[in-house]
Amino acid sequence: MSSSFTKRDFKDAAYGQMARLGKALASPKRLELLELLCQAGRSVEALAVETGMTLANTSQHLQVLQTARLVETSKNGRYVEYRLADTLVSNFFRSFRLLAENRLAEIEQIRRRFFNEEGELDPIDRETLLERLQQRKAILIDVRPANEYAAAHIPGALQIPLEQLKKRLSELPRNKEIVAYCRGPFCVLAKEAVDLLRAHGFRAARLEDGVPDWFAQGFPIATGDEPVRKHVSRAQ
Amino acid sequence: MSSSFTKRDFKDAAYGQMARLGKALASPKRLELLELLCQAGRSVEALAVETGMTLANTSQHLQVLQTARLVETSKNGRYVEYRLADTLVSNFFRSFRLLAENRLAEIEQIRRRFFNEEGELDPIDRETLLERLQQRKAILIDVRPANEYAAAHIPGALQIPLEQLKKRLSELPRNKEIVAYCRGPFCVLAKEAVDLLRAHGFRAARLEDGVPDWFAQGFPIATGDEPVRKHVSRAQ
DNA sequence: CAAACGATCAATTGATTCATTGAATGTCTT
DNA sequence: AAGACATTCAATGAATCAATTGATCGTTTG
Repeated sequence: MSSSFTKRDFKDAAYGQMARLGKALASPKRLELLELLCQAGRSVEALAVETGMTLANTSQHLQVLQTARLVETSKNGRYVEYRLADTLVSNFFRSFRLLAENRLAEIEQIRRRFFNEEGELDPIDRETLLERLQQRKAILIDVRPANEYAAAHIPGALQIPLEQLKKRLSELPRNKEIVAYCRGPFCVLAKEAVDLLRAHGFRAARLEDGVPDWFAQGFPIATGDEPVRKHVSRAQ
Repeated sequence: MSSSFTKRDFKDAAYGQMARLGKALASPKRLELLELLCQAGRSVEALAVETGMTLANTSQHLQVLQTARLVETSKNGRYVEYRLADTLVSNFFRSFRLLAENRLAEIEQIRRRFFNEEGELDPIDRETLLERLQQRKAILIDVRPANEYAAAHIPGALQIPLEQLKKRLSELPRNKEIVAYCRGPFCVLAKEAVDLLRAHGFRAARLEDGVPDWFAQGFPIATGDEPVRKHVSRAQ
């Protein structure tokens, strides 16, 4: 009765372990880090820049995620690359986000506030996109940084990181709708791309899916640096 | 530039909302409460007794879950019944548990420590169970409290709450294997049932699935108070 | 109406977590 | 070997969280 492993001990221990994961998910910044790592692994500094945190703070948050076994590291020279510990984590993170979107109406409000502020229309849905792509009425561009495209992208998507978009507008057809996607519904790259494209007279729309969403819906994904040439935009 | 809703504001707000859910999942006791509510709604007092917490503490944890919109309440007389806000929450909780089991090896150790301590063998798996049930070599009993059985149970399962098991041993056949299930892998009711049955000379095994697991695998579930009579055990 | 009871609230304690700072570690370059 | 650089560590104070206690609210029942 004294030192035995009781029912209560067992439950406390089991749920205590589960709570380790919960604690890792209890900070906005850690969630932002996780979402970035769902796109591609990267260095602490890159993550710090993306999230607007100091290096030390980023490092500590990453260590919390690592302690919860959600991410793992490898050392490349003097860089430490953090990446997801398992693709299971990416799937889980997606269902976590979906639960949040479903249960917390505030998220929809926040999104509306940001995306509709400047006249951004509703995003295009998967089915409409596929249809228009097949009819060659639209082309799809991936506006994330190059390394994320290399890690995984939607097959057939043209790679134009947002930072290059302005210079490469001539590569895009004016007689088609340009659909931009980025990391997912909380990422602003596609919105900025659409704003830029519209400002230059293109018809443009945003796809809310990120690569993990696309993949989770059963669609294929591609990897590697698909070399981008002029004719690729025609091949779309 | 001063009072506008920037990219950073948007991300902080969006991930901040997601973190509300994470925070709700960051406490062992709240996870235990959630798991109980995945079985059936119930009063604050019932939850306090099950989790071994004081009433006030239980109430506060439940309010945290409610603030995160994971559970909701209704008032019945002087009782307040808490229940899951959506079946989505149950599905999510299951994938959360699966992620924890998959990523945290400590959980498997804890489980082994508790279940193997007294010579408990490995649990029986779904497929084997279905096979034996069909061959009439086994019967399945649900050893959870009656209200949880009423809320949802595996079709064909005989309802024998653990507390009644000892008195109702005569209802069980000695020429078949008795398979007991309860709330899931972190629940100890089935283990205790199996221990009791074996102590009385029955062949008994534990099914690790709970009703939510069973349902998530695509199997049907039944509800209501299936009246249990002697002949039901033959009909199994 | 008064007593009993379920649940919540308010206030307190101690423990944990957060972001920041500056120092320390380890690795690459020259 | 020296310097530059990416990352981590350690220490600090502010903020948040967890559990307890006793009071309070609302409903039911005698």
